[in-house]
Order: sequence, then C-alpha cells, then structure tokens
Amino acid sequence: MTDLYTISELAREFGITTRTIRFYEDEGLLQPGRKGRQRIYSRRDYVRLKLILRGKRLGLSLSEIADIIELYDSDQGETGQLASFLDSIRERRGVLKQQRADIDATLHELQRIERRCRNRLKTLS
Amino acid sequence: MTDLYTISELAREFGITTRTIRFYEDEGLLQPGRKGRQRIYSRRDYVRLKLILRGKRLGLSLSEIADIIELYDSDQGETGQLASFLDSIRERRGVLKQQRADIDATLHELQRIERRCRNRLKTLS
DNA sequence: GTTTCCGTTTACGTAAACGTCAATTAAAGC
DNA sequence: GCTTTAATTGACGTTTACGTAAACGGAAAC
Repeated sequence: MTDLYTISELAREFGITTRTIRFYEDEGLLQPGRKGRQRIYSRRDYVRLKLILRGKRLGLSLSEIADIIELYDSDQGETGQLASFLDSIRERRGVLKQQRADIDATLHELQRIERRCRNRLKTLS
Repeated sequence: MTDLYTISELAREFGITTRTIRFYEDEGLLQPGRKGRQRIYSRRDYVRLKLILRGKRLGLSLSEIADIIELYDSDQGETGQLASFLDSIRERRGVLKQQRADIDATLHELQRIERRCRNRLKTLS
C-alpha cells in the first residue's frame, strides 16, 4: 500500500528465496530499512532488485551488477569523474552490443536448424 | 594449414588457457583426436570452441551450452524426437528474446544517463 | 499459554568453472 | 646426447552464488 515490502513479499513477487535477498544485502546491493530487527524494503529496493535480476539474466556477476547500479545512482555527478564515467558507459554499451550480436547470430542459426527440421517433418508425413 | 590445431594454438587464438580447453573436453564439449598422447584439434573442434565462447558471453552455463551444441549436431533427426526438438528450439528462442529485451532496456537507460551527464558537462563549461 | 508462523543470525555445505602446482613424457633445437 | 620447450595427467585450491540446517525471537491464532 505505502510502497513498503516485507522480505517474503519480495521473494514471492520475484520468484527467489529470502536467502538470496539477504545475500544481496550482504553484498551491498540492497539496503533495506529496519523495524526492530525486521527488514523493510522500499520502492527503491524493489527497483534495484529488478535491476539485479535483469543483470543476472544477462549473465552478469553480482559485482558487475553492483557497478551498473552505481552508474544509475551516481547521478549527482562529482564533476571530477565525469569523463571516466562516460568511459564506463561506453564500455558497457560495447559489451551489450556484442551480446546482442551473439543473440542475433544464435537466433538465425536456430531458425536454420528449425527449417531443416520442419522440412524433414514434411517429407515424412 | 590442414585445418588442424594444437592446444596452445587454440588457446592463443581465443585468448583462453590450455587448462580451460582441457576442462571443456572433460565436460564433453570437445573431442579432439590424438597423435600419441597429444591432442589434435580439427576444424570441428574449432567451430565448437567458438560456439562455447559465444555461449559464455551470453552467460550460459557449460551444460546449457552442451545442450545447444547438441541441437546443432543432432541434425540427423532421429524422427522420433522431432517434436521435443522443436520445443527446445522454441524455448531457447524465448530466453534469447528476453535477453535481447533486457539489453535494449539497459541500452536505453544508459543513453538517458549519458544525456544527463553530457548536459551537466555543458552547463559546467 | 502454547503452538505456529515469519523472520533473523550464524555457520557450514556445495556446484560450477576454472587456477595452480607438481611430476612426467615427448619432441625439437643444436 | 643433452637441454630447452610444449604437452599431459592428477590433485588440490579458489571464487561466486547461493542452499541448508540450527537456534533463537516475536507476534498471531486458537
């Protein structure tokens, strides 16, 4: 209701275990508040968790994901590091484009294989 | 020259260690021939290795990569399994498309961040 | 008031994907 | 023939990303 989540709510929603969520906190990827000893997750944590899982689907390690999240966060611009900041964005972009090329290549090959398979099905029926 | 490679040639060419190549063999991903005790890699192994590394860039595990290579190889079509074969292709395609969507989302966000950064640079100069 | 859920902390376990020796063997250069 | 140099096998070590179990706390259900 008020954009606050319990750990098991998050776990259910994203299909992961509470252990995993706590582990991400240990690694510094999440910083939930506390009500006594109990963790309370905000909308910000929710969004971060979504970013984490997206990174995982792309095969990134948690520390790489941490780097990316830092990119998202360090929006304040410490004026000194802007150039290297742009560099790391450029680097990320390069990796992503390579990955997209790999995906496209694989998709094409799958299509080729599938065509051959369907042809065989036809000649059999 | 005759499309044959030694293990260190492959390692150099792909920028990996010989240990890694042997490990892939242990996992059944490569099946080099032998000249005495020495491994000899054919063009087929070369292509497989390229597929393996592409899979790694996409964040696949070695066993997933093994599955895909099997897709490529099982071209003979054992007529019985054609349906489940097409199923697994469909599944692969689903994962790949999700991945491409993730990539595109990330690329857009990086672009947004970069724009903000460049604007800041402008206002500073 | 006690069982039953969540949730927490601590700690050890584990699978994957290699790295890193160490001990041998084989081949090639001179 | 002797010495580098490349390759092999075997074994143990390491990192990442969690799983799993134990022991405890608090709150709610009955």
